[in-house]
Amino acid sequence: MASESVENYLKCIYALQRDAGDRGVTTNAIAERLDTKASSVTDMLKKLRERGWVQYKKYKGAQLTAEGERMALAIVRKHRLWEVFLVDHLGFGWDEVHHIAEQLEHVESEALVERLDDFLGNPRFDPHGDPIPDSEGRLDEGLQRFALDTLEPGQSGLIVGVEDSSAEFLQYLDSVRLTLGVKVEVVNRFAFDRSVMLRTSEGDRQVSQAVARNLLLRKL
Amino acid sequence: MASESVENYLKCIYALQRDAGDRGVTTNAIAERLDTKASSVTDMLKKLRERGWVQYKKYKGAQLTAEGERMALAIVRKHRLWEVFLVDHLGFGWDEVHHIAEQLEHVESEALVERLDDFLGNPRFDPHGDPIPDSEGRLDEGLQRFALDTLEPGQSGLIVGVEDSSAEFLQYLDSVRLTLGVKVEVVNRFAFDRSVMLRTSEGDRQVSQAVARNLLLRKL
DNA sequence: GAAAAAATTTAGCCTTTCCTAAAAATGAAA
DNA sequence: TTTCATTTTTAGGAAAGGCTAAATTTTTTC
Repeated sequence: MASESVENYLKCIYALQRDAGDRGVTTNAIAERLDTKASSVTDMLKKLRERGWVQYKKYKGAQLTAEGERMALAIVRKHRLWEVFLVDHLGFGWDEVHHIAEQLEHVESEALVERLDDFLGNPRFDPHGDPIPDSEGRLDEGLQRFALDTLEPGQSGLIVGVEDSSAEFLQYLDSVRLTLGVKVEVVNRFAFDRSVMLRTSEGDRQVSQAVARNLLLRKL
Repeated sequence: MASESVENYLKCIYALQRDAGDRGVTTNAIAERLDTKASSVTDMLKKLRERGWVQYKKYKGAQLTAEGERMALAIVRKHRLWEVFLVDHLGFGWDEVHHIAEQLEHVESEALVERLDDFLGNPRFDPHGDPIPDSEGRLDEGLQRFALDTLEPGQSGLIVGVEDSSAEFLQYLDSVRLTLGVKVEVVNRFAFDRSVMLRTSEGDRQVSQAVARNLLLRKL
């Protein structure tokens, strides 16, 4: 039905919509995330509007329609299911799977997705801790998640996800042993650079604010 | 590197090359198999020639170069491995997997293919009995295969593959229980329509010549 | 609130892949 | 071998998706 390119736009707008709040997602934000030019985005937004997948007014940004969001969620579902397959069954690292899943997510077959879901044991979260939409597109936001950045000294939490799933960041986390399922306690926060001293079962670690902002925790 | 369309052409030419013998694969044959127009094929053959993947002379048909064949085999490998995954692990029927594998075969990742191969236990044949090229593109043609059509009354063989893997044919085979691994003996061949009377462990069956031509056996 | 900066859109063009219609080459038949 | 049918190629064009450069709108800054 929708081309690969169209699917990428829908997924991109969906992802940007969280931060955009009520205002539309801007042309430039889309262009940057898809590594394309703003003028190409404008072209595509007109097409998506024609097909009823986004609301879009010149200079005012775009928002997914209900139908557009349904489609985006279907793609996100596929992406995350394939990531589970790649990590749990093929033994890839969580930092290696994004690129491959970006291709697999475009394979069109309802039956495939449902069978894959069952094969994987109907997982609720992908290897990065992101929730997997169900076949109706319902998203279990799961238990409240918050960035490590927001924790005060003395408080603790369980690592359940990442905001940024770039290979670089994930490899960094692997190397300092801050991976999904690890329990961390904030020992101290240094005011001058907002870096954080953590305690885990493996010892203490100091991480920058950038890291703390991108590491998602859940209450114990 | 190569677009999906290019990959489909290479795979198609590879498949047609068996029957074409030494003469090149004809424009029309390609057009028919890819369900496209002859003029589109001519366009593409010029591009494939430019890139060094086929030899092609006006009006004389096309043949894969060594490089072209290497690429075609890589795609065939992916296609057949995914078919094994779909049938063995997701529980699809052998008649349902072709269309999905046609999409999966275009996913680009060396690592994925090799890990999938290992995950599947390095299978040598796909669910239709076709041999799976190894990572170097080497094809184990396996033990000699021949069509049921060529068997004389009194002779027998093991079903190991099909010439035609259309869903209709595979479903027909399922319904009359003539599936991979079944042992058959030719009881009689009727001269007037070359239909064949078979004996299997489940009883006798009569099949048309069309079926006999598309059912591949191996000596017991 | 006017001017400058930034963001966005428009206009025009490119590539890929496909199409139709017309022209040319090939091969089969008389 | 000459003609006719078939196959193949050429010519010209369409749709999708992208780009650059120029124009326009919005936002920021003073």
